[in-house]
Amino acid sequence: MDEEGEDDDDEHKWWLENRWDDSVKWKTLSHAGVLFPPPYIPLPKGIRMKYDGVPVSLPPEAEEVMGFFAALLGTDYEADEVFVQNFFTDFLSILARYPPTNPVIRSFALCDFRPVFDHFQMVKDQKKALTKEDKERAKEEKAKLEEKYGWAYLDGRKEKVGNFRIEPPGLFRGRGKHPKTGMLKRRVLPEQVTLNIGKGTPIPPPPKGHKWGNIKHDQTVTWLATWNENINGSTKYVFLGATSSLKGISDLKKFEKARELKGHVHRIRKNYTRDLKDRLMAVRQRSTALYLIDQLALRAGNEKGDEEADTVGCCSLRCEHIRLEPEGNRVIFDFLGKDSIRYHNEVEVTHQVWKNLRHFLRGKSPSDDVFDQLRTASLNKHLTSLMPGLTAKVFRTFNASHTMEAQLRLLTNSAAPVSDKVLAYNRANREVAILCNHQRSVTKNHGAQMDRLGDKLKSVKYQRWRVKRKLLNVDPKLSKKRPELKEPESDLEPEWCEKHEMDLVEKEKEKLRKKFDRENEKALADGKKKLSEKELKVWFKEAEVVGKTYAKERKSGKVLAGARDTQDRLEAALAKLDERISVMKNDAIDKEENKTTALGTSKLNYIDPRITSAWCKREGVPLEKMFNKTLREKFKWAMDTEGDWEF
DNA sequence: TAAGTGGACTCAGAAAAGTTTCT
DNA sequence: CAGAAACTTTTCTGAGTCCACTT
Repeated sequence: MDEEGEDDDDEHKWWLENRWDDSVKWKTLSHAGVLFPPPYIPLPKGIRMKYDGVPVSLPPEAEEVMGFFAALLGTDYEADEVFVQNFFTDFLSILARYPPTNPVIRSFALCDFRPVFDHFQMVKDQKKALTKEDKERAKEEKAKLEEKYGWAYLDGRKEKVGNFRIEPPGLFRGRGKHPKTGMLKRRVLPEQVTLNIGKGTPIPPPPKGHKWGNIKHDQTVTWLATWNENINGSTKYVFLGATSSLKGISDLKKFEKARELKGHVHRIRKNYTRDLKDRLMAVRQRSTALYLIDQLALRAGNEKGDEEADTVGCCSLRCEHIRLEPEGNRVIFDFLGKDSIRYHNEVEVTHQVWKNLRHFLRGKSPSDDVFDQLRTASLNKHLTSLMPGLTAKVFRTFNASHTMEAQLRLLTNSAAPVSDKVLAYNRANREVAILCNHQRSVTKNHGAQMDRLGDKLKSVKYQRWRVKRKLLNVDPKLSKKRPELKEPESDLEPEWCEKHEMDLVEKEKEKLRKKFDRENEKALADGKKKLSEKELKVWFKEAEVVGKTYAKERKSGKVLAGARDTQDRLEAALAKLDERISVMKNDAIDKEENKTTALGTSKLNYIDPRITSAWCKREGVPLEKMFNKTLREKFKWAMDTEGDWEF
């Protein structure tokens, strides 16, 4: 808590120092090490899985693994054959080492994890029902750990650590069709963990009875701890958080590199356009791939192994992933990219590119590589020769940021209200997200949510219509001066209005009923006489009369202004409703257009934050509307950007 | 020598947690 | 004002890119 904002004065403004050589990442480094997940706590005695209808007592080691699966009942994992198969194989091998006392488990089909699942569900509910104090205590407990492990000192400055928790054991959740999905990810022991820490700084003590695997003092890397994961043999790291200077510096460098490309891209395009017709097949493939990376913001596409999900990027595209349409030089891409997200896009390319692609496909089978003579390594080597430090991914950053800036210019109306500008920004952001193919799954009640938004909008329109009519009632001369006041609201069908009026009455009645109960309670407490049901009926009647009046006024088009409805007040109310409707409309449009598009990824990783910062300054939009607290922290280095700054 | 490989880092969507709004 | 629902932020960790090193 007291960390925030305490050191505004001595804050390290690294972006004001021009330190471009960062081969040495730090001089001194201290931290508290890593936090291990709590040890496994066996289930209560009576909670057991069943095998062939018989409860099975498992040793804790096996029970833990069983529990990993039991927790997933009802999810898509349960229906994933590979996931189930991989889990069960690993479960069996654990069982071989830690066998149950009674039956031998052989068949997955005979396993019943339901009792364990139900138990977990119960525990979850209990947790939810915890008292305020208990929840508060748990929160404090968490904060204490974060206080201890959440900070590192880099060159004497306090910096936030990102992921200080060692990943707990569990079932590997590979994305898409990962051949290893469901396999057991084993518990990591301190003996497997290497710490990286400054020489001469106290080494954080390992958990009791354990030793660290290794201690390093490598100043050329940024990680604080590392270990190997058993599924793919890949290396895991503990890094500093996104707000740290190290991450900030490399972020700034990334965007500066992309800006540098701006000055070269014209020449590079000319260069690869020429190469499209090169005699050498390798050169033609390279230039064609580069065209796609430049125009479509495709990823480089490294080769992948058989032990991974089958996904591709540009260089690894196979013939089955593209279809050529002679009409208008069209190409249809359909493949699974990073995270097995589908890239499905129909685009028009230049005739030369189209011809090249046709040539590359000729005589090949669907599973052959389109660019059989191209690797990401050789592509990047070529790019670096065109501009120092240029690689395929720089094009994605460049394209995204450039698109954002161009779209903002196109969509922003400086005279429009802030809410319109926010919508324009989100639309520009969305163009970038679509370009980068950043997707998300549709939330399960999206449809219902849209319906509700539409309904709310209508009810405000209904209010506005009444206010307009009241205005006309107050000053009939307005009918000529402002004919728009007479116009009906769009989408307000009589059927909807009728129902709405009934709803209004119902809601009013509910309110009255509550008021009635409340007053009676009070009367009881004060020893006064209770209100009779008859009284309530009278109230209800009044509500009904109001409802009927509304209906009548709607049908006649004549709405009587009340005693408090002065012209000034009505005008003010109208203006307020106009604003509210405009905001609601924009929200609804935004929501629908965002259904399957994830804006966050591009905002976080691809769009130069200075574009946003400058735009907000120029347009008088509060930056908080576009960047939440985390983003503002992460992009501290971009916050002082002037309004005339250009990417 | 270029192809393979491990290492270190960025980028990715889902899920959990937290906050705000609605009823 | 409580409890639920909606919405936002944070966490989590898997999946890429790219480089240096080795053979």
